[in-house]
Amino acid sequence: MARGITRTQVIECAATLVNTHGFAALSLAQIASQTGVKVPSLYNHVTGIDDVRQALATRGAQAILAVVVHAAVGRAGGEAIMAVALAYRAYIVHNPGVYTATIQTNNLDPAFQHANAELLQVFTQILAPYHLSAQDLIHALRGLRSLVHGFATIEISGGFGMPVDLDASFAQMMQTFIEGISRLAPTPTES
Amino acid sequence: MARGITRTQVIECAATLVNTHGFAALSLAQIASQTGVKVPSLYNHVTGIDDVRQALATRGAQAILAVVVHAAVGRAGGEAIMAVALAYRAYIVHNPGVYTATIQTNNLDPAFQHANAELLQVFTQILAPYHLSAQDLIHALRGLRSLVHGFATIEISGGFGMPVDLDASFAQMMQTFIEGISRLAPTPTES
DNA sequence: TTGACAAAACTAATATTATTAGTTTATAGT
DNA sequence: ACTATAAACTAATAATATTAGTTTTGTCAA
Repeated sequence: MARGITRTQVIECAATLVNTHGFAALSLAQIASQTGVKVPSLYNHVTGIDDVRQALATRGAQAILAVVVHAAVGRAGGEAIMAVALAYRAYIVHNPGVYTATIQTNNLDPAFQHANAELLQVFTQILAPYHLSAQDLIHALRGLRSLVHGFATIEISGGFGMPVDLDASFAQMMQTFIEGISRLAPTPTES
Repeated sequence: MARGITRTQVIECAATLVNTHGFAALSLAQIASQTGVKVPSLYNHVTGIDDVRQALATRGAQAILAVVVHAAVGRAGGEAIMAVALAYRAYIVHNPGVYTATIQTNNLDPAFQHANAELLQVFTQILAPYHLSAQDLIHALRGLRSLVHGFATIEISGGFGMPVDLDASFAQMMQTFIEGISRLAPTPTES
């Protein structure tokens, strides 16, 4: 086997590029330049630029799942929700390009679908102690995702004027959400 | 003056294209084909594809301002917040491509900046009756934007599994937010 | 050690897109 | 009817993704 770059290197290079220069600016020319190879050589490792984008999405979904699971272990109730939201947001802010890749549609990669399904599982488990009705559980899951996704995407797009107090804004928003579902819960479990 | 297409036609055509085929798929070739003109002729009306994208963004920001203002007139308190959020979300869902254009950064068009500043003004006025502290007002403004933006962008990306009950989920999420800021308010004004 | 196989690099070529330059056409106003 | 001009056109260039075909190079077996 001839020596050369690997698929993992290509995707890792792409991840660095999208996080620094933006998802839209990604090109095979950039990747080739960074990996010290000519553009067509990349086709030995990926099937095209869409393959790179999908790989980034899968990588992002798996990474988010990992940080969210890590934040969730050993915590429960509102503390768990807050910890998970903070971890989720932190990942997005530190990996804006990769996260952007994860929210592009048309990704049929089973690994991507699986990571997202697992993430939903984790959220569901965290909300379990609130014993919400089936309807309210769906509402709460959607609200939680909307909150974190919305805040973080506006944040990484520079949509909030001053970056001051972003942490406080996020914390207060999440606290309001947590109190909201606590009020919905017939039995807001205390361990 | 020679007969031909107008800048407004070009932008309107682009708006239709991005709303039907997605923002990323926009190209001058598509616009030229739809307007019955050759690609270079478009440069008589726009300075390039980035100009088209910025014009779409400005158009979107102005349209959102219009529907939000329309939803806000004659309403106050929680009712106003809910009406504005519903109108905002409805615009995004019905104009996904144009809305995507509005959330791309690097738009220095004064008209775009102005529309966004006015939108912030409207939100601020709607929250005025709650007499929030300066800090809490900023938090609430950010939370409100995050909520609507987050929910709607996940919605248009197909991120919510089933489209069933989306209206109910959105309404409940907004209701939780409204109750949250009401609790923050020292004097939740009743007219 | 050597030689064959295979993987991965390369060059060359094509199609698509955005853009610029230069030319022609056609209309509006005199 | 003439002219000035806006807006169309053709032609050409640069950048991108992609494919085809060729060469290089490391690995492994004889």
